[in-house]
Amino acid sequence: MQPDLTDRKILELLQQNAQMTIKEIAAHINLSVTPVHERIRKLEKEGIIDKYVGLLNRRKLGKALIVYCNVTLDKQRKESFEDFNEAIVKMNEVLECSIVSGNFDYMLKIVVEDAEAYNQFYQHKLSALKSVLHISSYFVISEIKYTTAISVV
Amino acid sequence: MQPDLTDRKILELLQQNAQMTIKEIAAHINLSVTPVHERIRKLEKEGIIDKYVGLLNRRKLGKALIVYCNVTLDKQRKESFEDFNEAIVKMNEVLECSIVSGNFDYMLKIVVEDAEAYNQFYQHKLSALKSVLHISSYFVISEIKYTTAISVV
DNA sequence: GTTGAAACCGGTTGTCT
DNA sequence: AGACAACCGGTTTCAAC
Repeated sequence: MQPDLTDRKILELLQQNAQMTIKEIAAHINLSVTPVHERIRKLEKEGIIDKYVGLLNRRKLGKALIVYCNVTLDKQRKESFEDFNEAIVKMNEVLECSIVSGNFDYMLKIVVEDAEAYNQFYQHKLSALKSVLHISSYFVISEIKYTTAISVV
Repeated sequence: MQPDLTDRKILELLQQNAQMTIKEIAAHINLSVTPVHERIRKLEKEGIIDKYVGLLNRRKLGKALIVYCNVTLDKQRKESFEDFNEAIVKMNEVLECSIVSGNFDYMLKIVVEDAEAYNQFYQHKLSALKSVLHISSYFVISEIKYTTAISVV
C-alpha cells in the first residue's frame, strides 16, 4: 500500500535523523505515540524503510578522496558484466556502481584515503579486472552536497 | 584522537545497522556494555559518527530513476560557482553534487520518478540556471551496488 | 576494562473512545 | 484510527574492583 501524507512526513523526519523518538515525531506531526509507532512498524515491515545506518565523517577517518569513474568493458558479453559486477561488490572502496546508458558502461563512486591510495586501487584492483577496457577518473575537488534522503512529500 | 581497532569495529557495525543494541555490539566484539557505550558516546561527540539516518527503498516510493550528470558552467567565475552551488543545495532531486577535475565542472547524482520527471527537472530547473553551459546525462539502467558504509578496519 | 545495581526513559502492548 | 496508561527492555550513570 502506498504511504499517505502522514507516513511521508514520518519518512522525511527519519531520513534526517533516525534517532528521533516516537514522542518527538508525534509532536512534529500533531499525533500521539500510538499511531506513529504503528505507522513506522508498517513502513519497516513493508520495506519502505530499508534500514537504519550510522553515517561517518570521511575526513576524520582519513578517507579524504572521492573519485567518480566511468568504466567501459572490453566485450559487452553477459559474462563480462557478471564478472565485473561480482568483483565490484566485493571492493569496499566502491560505494556506488551502476550500469548506465551512454558512451560508457558503468558509473562508479569510490572513496579512498588519498591520490596514492587511488593509484593503488586503480592499478591493482580496478584496471586489473579482465573485462575492463577503459576507465576515466574524475577526482572530487569539493563536495557541495551529499544526502541519503529522497524527497517523499 | 584517532579511533583504535575496537572503535573501528564498532563503526563497522553501526554503519551496517544503527539499531544494534549496545549489548549486541558488546557481544560481537567481546566486551561489556559499559566501554562500548563510552566509545560510542565519544565517537558521536567527536563527530566521527556524523548522524544516524533511515534509508528508504526508492522503488517502493515511486522514485525509480537515478541519473548521473556532468555539468559545465558558462563562465568559470567565482560568482557562477556560488550561484550554482546555492541553487543545487535547494534542489531535493539532487542527492550528490561535487566539483570535479577533468573536462567538465560538476558531477551530480539525481533521483526522480521517471524519465518524464527527469525531463521536467532538466528543462525547468537544471538547465534553467543561468551559469550552466552544458549538461551530459547518464541514466542508470541497473544499480549494481549502493552503500553508505566506508571501510574503516 | 569488568561487574552489578539503580534510575530513567522510550518502545511496546492492551484497552477504551 | 487515535488517545491513554501500564509494562518491559535498553540506555545511562554510578560504584567498586
